[in-house]
Amino acid sequence: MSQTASQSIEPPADGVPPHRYTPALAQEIELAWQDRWEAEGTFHTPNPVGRLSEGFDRVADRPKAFLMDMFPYPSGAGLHVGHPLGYLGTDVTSRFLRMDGHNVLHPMGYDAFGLPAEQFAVQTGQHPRVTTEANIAAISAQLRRLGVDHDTRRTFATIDPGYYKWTQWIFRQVFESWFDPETDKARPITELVTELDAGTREPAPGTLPEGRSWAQLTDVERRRVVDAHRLAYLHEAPVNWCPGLGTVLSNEEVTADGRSERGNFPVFRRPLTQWMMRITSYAERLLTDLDRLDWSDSLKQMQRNWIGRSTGARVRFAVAEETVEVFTTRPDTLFGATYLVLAPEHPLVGTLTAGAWPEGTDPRWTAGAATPAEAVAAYQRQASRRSELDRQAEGREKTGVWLGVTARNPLTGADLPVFIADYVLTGYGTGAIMAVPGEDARDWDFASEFGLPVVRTVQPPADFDGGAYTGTGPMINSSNEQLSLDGLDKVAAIAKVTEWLVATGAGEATTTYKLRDWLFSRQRYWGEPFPVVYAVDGEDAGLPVAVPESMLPVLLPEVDDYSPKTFADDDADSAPEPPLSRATEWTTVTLDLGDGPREYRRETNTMPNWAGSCWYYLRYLDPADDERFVDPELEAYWMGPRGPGDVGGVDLYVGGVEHAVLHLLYARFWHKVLFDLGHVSSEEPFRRLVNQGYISAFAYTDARGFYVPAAEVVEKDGQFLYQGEPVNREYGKIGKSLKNMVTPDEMIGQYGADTFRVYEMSTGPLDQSRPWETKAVVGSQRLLQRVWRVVVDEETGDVRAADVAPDDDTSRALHRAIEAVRDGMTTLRFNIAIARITELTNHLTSTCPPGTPVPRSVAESLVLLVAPLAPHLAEELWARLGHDGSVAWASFPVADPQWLVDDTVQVAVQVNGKVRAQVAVPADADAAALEAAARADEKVAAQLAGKTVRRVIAVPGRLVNFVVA
RNA sequence: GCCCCCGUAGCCCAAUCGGCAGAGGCAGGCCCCUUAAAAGGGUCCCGGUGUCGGUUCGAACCCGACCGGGGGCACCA
Repeated sequence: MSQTASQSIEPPADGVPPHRYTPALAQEIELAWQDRWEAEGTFHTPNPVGRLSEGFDRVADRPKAFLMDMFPYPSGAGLHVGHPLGYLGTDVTSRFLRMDGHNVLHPMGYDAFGLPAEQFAVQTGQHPRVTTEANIAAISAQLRRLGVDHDTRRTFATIDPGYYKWTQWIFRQVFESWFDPETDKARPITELVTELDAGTREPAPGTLPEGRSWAQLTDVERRRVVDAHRLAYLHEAPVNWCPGLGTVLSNEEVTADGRSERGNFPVFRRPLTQWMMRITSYAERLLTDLDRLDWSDSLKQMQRNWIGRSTGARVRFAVAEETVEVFTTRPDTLFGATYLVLAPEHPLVGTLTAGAWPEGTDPRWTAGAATPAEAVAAYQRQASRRSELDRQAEGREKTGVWLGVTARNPLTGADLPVFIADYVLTGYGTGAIMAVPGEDARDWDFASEFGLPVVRTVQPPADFDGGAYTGTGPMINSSNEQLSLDGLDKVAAIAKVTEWLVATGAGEATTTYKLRDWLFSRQRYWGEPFPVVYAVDGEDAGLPVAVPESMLPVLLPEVDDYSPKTFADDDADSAPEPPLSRATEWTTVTLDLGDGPREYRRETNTMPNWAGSCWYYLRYLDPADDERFVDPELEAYWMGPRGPGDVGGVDLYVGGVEHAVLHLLYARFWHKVLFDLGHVSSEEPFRRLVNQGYISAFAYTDARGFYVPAAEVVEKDGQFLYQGEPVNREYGKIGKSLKNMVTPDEMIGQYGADTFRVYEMSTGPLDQSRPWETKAVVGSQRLLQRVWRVVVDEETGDVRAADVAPDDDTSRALHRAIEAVRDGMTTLRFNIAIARITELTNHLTSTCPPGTPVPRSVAESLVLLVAPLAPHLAEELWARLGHDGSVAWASFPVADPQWLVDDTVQVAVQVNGKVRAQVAVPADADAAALEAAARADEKVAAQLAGKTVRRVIAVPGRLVNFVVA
C-alpha cells in the first residue's frame, strides 16, 4: 500500500499553493519516512551466513559493496554543518549502489574511549560511560534525522565489553607473535620457541645475554629472550612524557613543535618501561603496499614521509676496544668524515668515555668540566630534561661534548674525535653518525662551533659561496692506495665505496626508516585494560603473561577517581601514575594459569584510543558474535580480495585527513598482522579511501577585534555591517569561538533534511573544502520544489504523470542526465550529478508547464535520480506515483545509448585556430565529410578565398581547422 | 629547508583524448504573476582561465620559470 505523508499538514500560508513542497511539508515527509524505514528494516543488510543472514537470498546474486565513514568520537559539543559532509557522501554512494544492484553494507559506530570523556568525568565526578552514552544517543538522533541509511543493527561502541573483549584478544594475538625476517611476516611465538629449541634459528641480535647460547639459558632467561622477539613487548626507552596530560604519548601524537596533539601541552623525553608494538617490522610492507591502494596521492605521500625510508650504508669505526657503527646516506663522502657524533643516549657512551682530558684539549670541547665523565653526565642530564619545544626555541644551535677519545677513519687513517650531541637522535639509524662538514649543513655548523676540520670531497661549482655543499659534482680529495673515488659522480662513488666497505668488512649497504615502534601504553582510566598480568613472587616475577582467552574480557574496574595524576605542564621530573594502580582490589588477582593458583599483579596502563579504531570495520560484520572477533566467511565475503593480487578491504572509506599517520597507519599494521596469522583474507583494511573536504565559514570582527555573531552580519554594497557598524570579514573554522556556528539541526528546521543534504553535496566534489553559506541553501530548496512540482500539481495535489511518450528532446535530456548522474555518483562529484538533475528538472519545468501532463517514464526516472540525494522526497513521490516498495530498493535508471548521440552535431570551423563558423553535420560524419561541409559554408569560403590551405585538421564530432598561409 | 596539492565570472564550482571557455547554484539587474510583499516562473549581466615563456594547426589542460593559497615533514645523517 502506498503511504503518503502530507494529509495531516497545516494548509500553507496565504497565496502559497496548497500542495507546494514547503519546509513544513518536507519535515512531515521526512519524519514519516524515517519511522517507516526503521519499522520495515529497509536498510538491514543481509550477511551471507550467520545471525544476520535473513533475506540474503534476495541479494545473493548482487556484488557486495562495503562503505564506511571514520566513526565519530561522541563529544558533547554536538555536530556542526561541517561534520555530516563525509557521512552524506557515503550515504549518497550507498543509496546509489543499492539501487544499482549491489548488496551494500553501510554501518556506523562510535569511537568512545578517550580523553575528553575522561576529563569531563574528572571535572564532574560523573562516570565517563554515562556522559559518553548520552553523547552517543544525541549524535545517533542527529544522524537519524539526516536520513542516513545505516544498518543500525550493526552499531556498537568501542567501550562495549563485547567489543573490547576482542580488542584485547587481538592484543593477545600480537603479543603471542614475532616477526620472522626470513618470511617477512608475523608468526606465532610458539613456532619461534620450537625453532630455537631445535637449533634451526638463532635469537635476534642483541636478545641473548652476553656470551651465552639459547641452550645454556634457564627457563626464565629464555622467557626474556622470547619476550624480546614479540610484536608487543615491554621496553625501557625514552618516551614522550606529557605531564600536563599525565600520560605518555606516541610519536604520532606529538606535534612538530614538541607538544601534545591533544591539549597542546609540552612533551618531554623520559626513559620509562612501556608497552611497544613492533610496527617497524612492517615498515617496508606498509610502504610498498601503498602502491596497491586507491588512496589520494597526498595521503600516500604523507604515509611515505612518515615511514621515511632511506637507503645508505652502515660503516663501522674502531674506537679503542669498541666498534661504533654509524648510518649514512652518503658513504661516498667517507673521505671527508672528520669526526663522529653519538646521540647522548647511545649505549656505548659510558664505555667509550675517557678518564681524563688529554693535555691541551680545546676548551670548547669540554663544556668547562674537569673530566670527560663529568662533561658527559652533565650533557646527558641537560639533553633529557629539555623538551622538544626548548630545543626548537634555542634555534638549533649546535651543542655537544667530546668523549676524550678518537676513532679511526678507515680510509684516511685520520683520528676522528668522538662527540655526543643532541643533534644526533637516538632511535634513528644507529644513533651515531660520521660527520662530514664539507657536505652536510648540520655537521658544518657543529664543526664551525667546535673548530673541527673540513675536507671537501665533492667539487662545488665555481660560484659556490661557502658552507656545506650538498649538491652534486665530481668527487675530489677521495683517494688513497686502496681506493679512488675522484672524478666519479655520486651514484658511482656510492656503489664503489660500498663494495669496498663490504670487501673489507667495514660496513655494508642498508636501509633505515624514520618510523619508530608504536608506544602503546597510556596512563589513563578511560581505555581498554591490557589482558596482561605479572607474577608477584618467584623467579619469573615481573615477566608479562597474557591473560588466557577464556578469561576475556578483562573488564575495566569501577574506581572512585578517574584522574591520572597530572603535573605542572613543565614538570619534566614527574613520573606517570596510572589511575588503575589505585584500584587495589583489582590490581592484585589470584589466577590459575596452568601451574596452580598464584598471585598476579595486573597491568595498570590502558591502551591508547587508537586500539579500538584499529579493527572496528571488521566488527561491523557481526558485532554480536561472541565466538570470534570476526567470522572468516563474513570477512571473505565483505573484505576479501576480488582476485589474485588484489588487497581486498573496505570498498570506500571516507574521513578526515588528520588521521593520515595515526589511525590509518596503525589500522594497516594490525590488519597485516591479522593477515599474516591467517585471521583475515584481505591484506589491507581500506581499498579506497577519500578524505572529505572541510567546511569553513566566514567570521567577522568589530573595530576592537572581537568576534560578532556571524548570523547577524549583513552585506551592503560590498561592506559587511553588524548593528550598522562595519566589521572585518575572516575565514575560518566553524565554532563557538569565532561565533559562526551553524548546526545541521538549524538547517533541517529551516529547510528539511533533504534540502540540507542536496546543498552540502552541491557545493563541490566530496574531497574539496569549501565555505558554508547559509543564504545559498535556498537554491537547493528551489530545486526540490521544482522536482516536486514536476510530479505533483501544486494546486490540486494530483500526480501529473501520465502515460504519454516523451518527445525526442526530453528523451535526450533524460538519458544525458542519467549518464552524467551515474558518473557523478561513481566519482563522488555529487555537484555534477545535482547540476544535471537541475538541468533535467528545468527542461521539464519549461516543456511541461503546470496543468499539462508529464510523461510518466520521465517523472519516475527523475525521482529515481534524486533518490540517493533527497531520499525522503523521492520516497514520497515514488509512493504517490503508485509504487509500494521503498525507492531505496528500486533500480537506478540506465541510460539508453541511442539518446546519448545527436543525429546532427554543430561543429566549429576554425581558420588558423580562430572560430569562424558553425556547421551542422551528421553525428557520424567522417573527416572528409566534415571538411567538405566546412568548405561549403559561405563564411568559411570567404575566409579561405585567395589563400593557400596548407593543412586541414578535422576531428569528427568536434571541429575543423584550416591552416592557411 | 624538503615534499605534495590547488589557482577559471563578485562567490561556490563545470569543461570527456589537448578541440567553440560555461553546466548548475548563490549574489545582482530586468520582466511575468501579485492590490502589495514574499514565494514562484522567465530572462539578462559579468571572466578569457594567477603571471611570463615554450611545445602544438589548436593549450584552462602538456613542459619550464615565477607569483599567490593550502597541506605534510623537518637537526631523520
